[in-house]
Amino acid sequence: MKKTVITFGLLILSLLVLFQISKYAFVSGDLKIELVIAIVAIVFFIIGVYLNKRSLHQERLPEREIDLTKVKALDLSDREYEVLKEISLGLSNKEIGDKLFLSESTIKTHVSNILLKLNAKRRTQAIQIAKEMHIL
Amino acid sequence: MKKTVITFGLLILSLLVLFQISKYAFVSGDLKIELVIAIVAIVFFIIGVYLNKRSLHQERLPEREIDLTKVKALDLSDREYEVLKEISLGLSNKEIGDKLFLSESTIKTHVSNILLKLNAKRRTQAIQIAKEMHIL
DNA sequence: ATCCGTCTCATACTAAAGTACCAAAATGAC
DNA sequence: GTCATTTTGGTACTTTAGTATGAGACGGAT
Repeated sequence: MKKTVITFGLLILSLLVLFQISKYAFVSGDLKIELVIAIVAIVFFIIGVYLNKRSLHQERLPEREIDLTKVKALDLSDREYEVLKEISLGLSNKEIGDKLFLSESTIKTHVSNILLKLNAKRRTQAIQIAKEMHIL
Repeated sequence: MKKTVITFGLLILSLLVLFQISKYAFVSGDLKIELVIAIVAIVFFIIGVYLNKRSLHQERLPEREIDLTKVKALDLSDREYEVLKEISLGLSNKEIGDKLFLSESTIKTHVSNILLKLNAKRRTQAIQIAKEMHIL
């Protein structure tokens, strides 16, 4: 909300400044009126694009872009997060072990810890929870 | 590509039109120069917002909605698809059975058929495959 | 040096998941 | 009505998944 007020304030301010410049240019005759209008047009075009991108970017953030901050907040270790990603790819414990050059026992330990930390009962639920938190 | 050319053509055209209007207004003295600049600013601001929204909208399209056509193509029956959705929510066979008022045996049968039709070895893999096909 | 956290692995166990095979009831098409 | 498909459910069995517990190795912090 504060940012919106600030940006719109700056927008109005720049508009007034352009008014003054144009008036001065008109009186002094240094600048041609076409040039002033062209500059105004370009500047406001860019402002429009920029503001729009900002607002749309905020809308899009919820979808996509993994939030690694939350991984730390959940106390998930590097290995655990790595295993979590493999789980979401649909691999079995055995397959994950082979892929990461670890024993199945190790993967089971990691999986158990993941389920505890994500508060999930099953690996499928862990996937769902992780995706909801934008960790995957 | 064609649309881009057309929109930029119209953009340049409107710029020229505004030049003419401003020049005419300047000569005739009907319009104040501030007003002309303000109109130019507003118009190009709107154009900027509009063009940006259009281009960003196209980027977002690829993440589309569920494709029910492919559900049929995979030979998934209504019940099977329903069970598949519950699996992706992380529910166990027992829980799915309770939710849909069916026995666990029935769910197991459905799950086995789903795995066959999706060519998956595990339910986690089925989730991954289904999401890749935009079925979930 | 000691403590802490992570990573590793093992054994033993329980609980789900998944397969195979069968079969009855319901549904809709012909 | 007959036929094919779907839906439902069961038994018996194998395979994964997940829990509990313990323990050695290793690196970083105090």
